[in-house]
Amino acid sequence: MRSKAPGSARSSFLGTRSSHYAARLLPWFDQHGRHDLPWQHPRSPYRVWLSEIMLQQTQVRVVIPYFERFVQAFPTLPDLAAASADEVMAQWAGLGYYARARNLHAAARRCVELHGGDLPRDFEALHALPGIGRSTAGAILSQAWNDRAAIMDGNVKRVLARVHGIAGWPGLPAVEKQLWTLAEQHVRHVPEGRLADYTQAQMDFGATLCTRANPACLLCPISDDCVAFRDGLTEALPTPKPGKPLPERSAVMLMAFDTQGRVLLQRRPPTGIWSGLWSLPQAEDTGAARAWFQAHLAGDFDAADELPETPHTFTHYRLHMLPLRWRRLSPRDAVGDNDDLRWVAPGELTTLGLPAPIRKLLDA
DNA sequence: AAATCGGGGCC
DNA sequence: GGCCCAGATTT
Repeated sequence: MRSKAPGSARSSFLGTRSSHYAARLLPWFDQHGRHDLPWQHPRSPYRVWLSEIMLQQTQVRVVIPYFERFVQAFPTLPDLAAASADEVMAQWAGLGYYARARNLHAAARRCVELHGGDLPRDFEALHALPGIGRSTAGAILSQAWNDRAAIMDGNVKRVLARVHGIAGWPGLPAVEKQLWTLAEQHVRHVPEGRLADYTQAQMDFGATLCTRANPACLLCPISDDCVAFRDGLTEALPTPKPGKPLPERSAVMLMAFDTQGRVLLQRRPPTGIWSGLWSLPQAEDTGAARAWFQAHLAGDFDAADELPETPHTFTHYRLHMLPLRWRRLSPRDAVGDNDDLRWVAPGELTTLGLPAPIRKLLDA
């Protein structure tokens, strides 16, 4: 709980949180942010736009040399519009995501056509240009003109999810909507004239301090207002994408004991799961289990005890083991111990290195 | 091998 | 507006 200066105005929880977000981020940015990026000097709508497009899905370090060469080749938006598609692609070659370059070029031509050769200073008009979505439009407005507009890139999503303790995968529309609402609230509290810095501050903060792995919470200017930090959820937020459900497989495990209480084990094939280890004989289904039983054992398959189904999760699938148990069996005459099949006494099990889930089945 | 990421496209 | 994809990098 922060102390409040005597006589200071009471503010709502949200108001407190919102004003503090920008009010703490900006001093941090002044001291630790990036102030020497090529598109900041000189700062122009065209250069800001170009940098934002290049920075989509591409790191600053990679973008810088491409940006320098690109603005040298096409110093102004009309220069870009006048260039051929081949000339543009030649400058873009190596940056990847070439649809960005095609959209950039098309947007430049549309700006010449519709906006007198300039980027429009209007959210809807910007948003209507190819390659400019809601976030990029906000980034351009705030950085080029210090207009009050929010952004929402991967950094901002992560920071807001942590600061506000927003659970749920940010790819979910409902979660993203929530994050946008928070971003729009925060941006209202940014001092006039500092919107460009605020936008850059969020990106720098997410990229250098509030990183996905190992965030530097001890250096963080807002950790004492951060829900994730308070609750120890920094590593858990933002909620990762839900993994696809594991494929489900099942197998019948044959637990055959002989008259001396030894169990019949089979060596696993040299490839696949548990390769080379000793394990219970295993069949895909009851039919295959019956066939295997009749080929290798003397006795009544249908006299088996059905033990409880036991699940085991591997990295890439879940196996439901259906154990069938027989006692006092003997092998068919032709089947004795060999390299791949042997009767094993209980005391011997520890030395064999059984897979842990098989060990559990036998212990149960 | 799987997650990530802004925008576009589709309904 | 919700949902999914393309394309390339990162972990």
